[in-house]
Amino acid sequence: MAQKEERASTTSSQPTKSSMPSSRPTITLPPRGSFTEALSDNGPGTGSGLGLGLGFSPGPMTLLSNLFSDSEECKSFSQLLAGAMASPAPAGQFRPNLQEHVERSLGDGVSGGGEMDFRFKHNRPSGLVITQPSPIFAVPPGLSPATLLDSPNLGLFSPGQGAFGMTHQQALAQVTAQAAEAQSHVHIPAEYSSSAPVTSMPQISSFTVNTTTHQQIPPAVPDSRVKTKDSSDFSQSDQRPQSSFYVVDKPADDLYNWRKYGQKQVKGSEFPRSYYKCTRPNCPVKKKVERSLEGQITEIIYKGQHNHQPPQSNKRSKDPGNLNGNSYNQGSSELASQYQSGNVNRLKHHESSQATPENVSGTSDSEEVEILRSGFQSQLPHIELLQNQELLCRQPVKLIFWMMATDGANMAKKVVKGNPYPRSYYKCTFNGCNVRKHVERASTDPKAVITTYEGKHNHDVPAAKTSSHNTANSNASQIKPQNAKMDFANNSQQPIARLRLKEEHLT
DNA sequence: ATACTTTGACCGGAG
DNA sequence: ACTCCGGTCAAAGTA
Repeated sequence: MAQKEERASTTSSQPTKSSMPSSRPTITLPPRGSFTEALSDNGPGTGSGLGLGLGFSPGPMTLLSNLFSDSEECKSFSQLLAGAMASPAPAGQFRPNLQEHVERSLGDGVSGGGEMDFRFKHNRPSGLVITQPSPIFAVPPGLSPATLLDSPNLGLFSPGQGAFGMTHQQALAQVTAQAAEAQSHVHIPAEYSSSAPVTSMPQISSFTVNTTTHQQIPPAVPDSRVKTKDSSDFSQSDQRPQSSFYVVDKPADDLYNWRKYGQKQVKGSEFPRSYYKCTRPNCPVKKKVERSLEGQITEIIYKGQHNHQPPQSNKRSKDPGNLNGNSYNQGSSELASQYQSGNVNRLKHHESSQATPENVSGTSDSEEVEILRSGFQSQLPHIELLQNQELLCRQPVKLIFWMMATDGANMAKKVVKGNPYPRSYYKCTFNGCNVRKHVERASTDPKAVITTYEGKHNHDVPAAKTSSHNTANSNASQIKPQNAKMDFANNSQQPIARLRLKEEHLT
């Protein structure tokens, strides 16, 4: 068999159309500098950041960014992971470390520690800046941080695949809320899709698969491919009756070319698993990718080490595994080499990454923090080291900014003594759910939003409101939804997903 | 004709 | 020894 495989591997690489759409779904953002820049600022080599940390500082994202990183570098979850993975620690140790990191991150972060990424960050090989490590939050370029904050209904969301529980969502939602909400509603789609993108480390990177797609956040490039309906939506603050979401996906380019040699429905897995081999002759590296029906990657597992440098970026576009053709070049080699140290890495992406409680809005509101903490911690399971030393990491594939109509909630504003900004009160409208929250801007920092929750949601994120998601990606129309089960989150991601579907199903 | 994906069948390890 | 199931093969199909 080995021989056979070998043979297969020698075949050339390019992903077929099916796997690689020549055009990746992207979301185009109207160029507006501030936001874009912010987004782009993910750190060296990073094509995109993961959602959370991502680099945008301002706005709802601010929260996130704050959460994850304190510094200029944005750390996406992926990145963090990458860093962790890249770290010299023996595989055996890995898990513990990883979890530790995560937990600490969460915990500390919540508490205001800010260490969150921190370790990841530090561990991360410099080169590792993942180009596309993780999903990124996509923020419409036009959207300025401030705008985000101001905008009422901005929601932030991360991708993930549907399987994640509410907690996760809630947590994110909360985080998001804080960040984004000044007066708005934040909705976080329930699931993060995994699609994600995987990132870029040579191996890890794959996590980023989807990411590539939306790498839209090219550093400093205003443009982007994020297609939103209109950035204006974001920018508008108060009103957006319609819900719309923006999805950003980070392509998960991992710098190598892959050839698909099999696909199978694995028991216990909702989605089919695709098997890829590095097309480079004699390179033993393989990866397994699970994608949702929408085409979003829910899990990527790398196995083996590349015995060569990543091909030039251009070529990579075909990488099936990556679906996107982004090219990342920079640092790819490094990434690869660094990353290669691991023999097997398994990643699943997880959205949670994004949220770092740490600062939720710079606030240390204990209550909220607590909520976040619990929510995130519950998410920790997404990151784990498998017995075989594979790293299982769930990264958010994409981040979705969700604009929700406020109609769902009851709200009122009220000026709080000592704070020039009005406080908005929200009540969850879900039947039987008595969660309430109030949002206000910190008197000390207009960009900071303090959200206080009362109670916990006893339900999942309502699905129905997603409909408008289409707007996010015009391409979406090309593909028909195949999974009725998709939940809100997924739907939101559909635009991207659809593209992928196209890749997979249309060919 | 080439390159790649699809997909049912087969292989082999684990329980 | 049997069964299950993940991984791989390889013919067929597709662009």
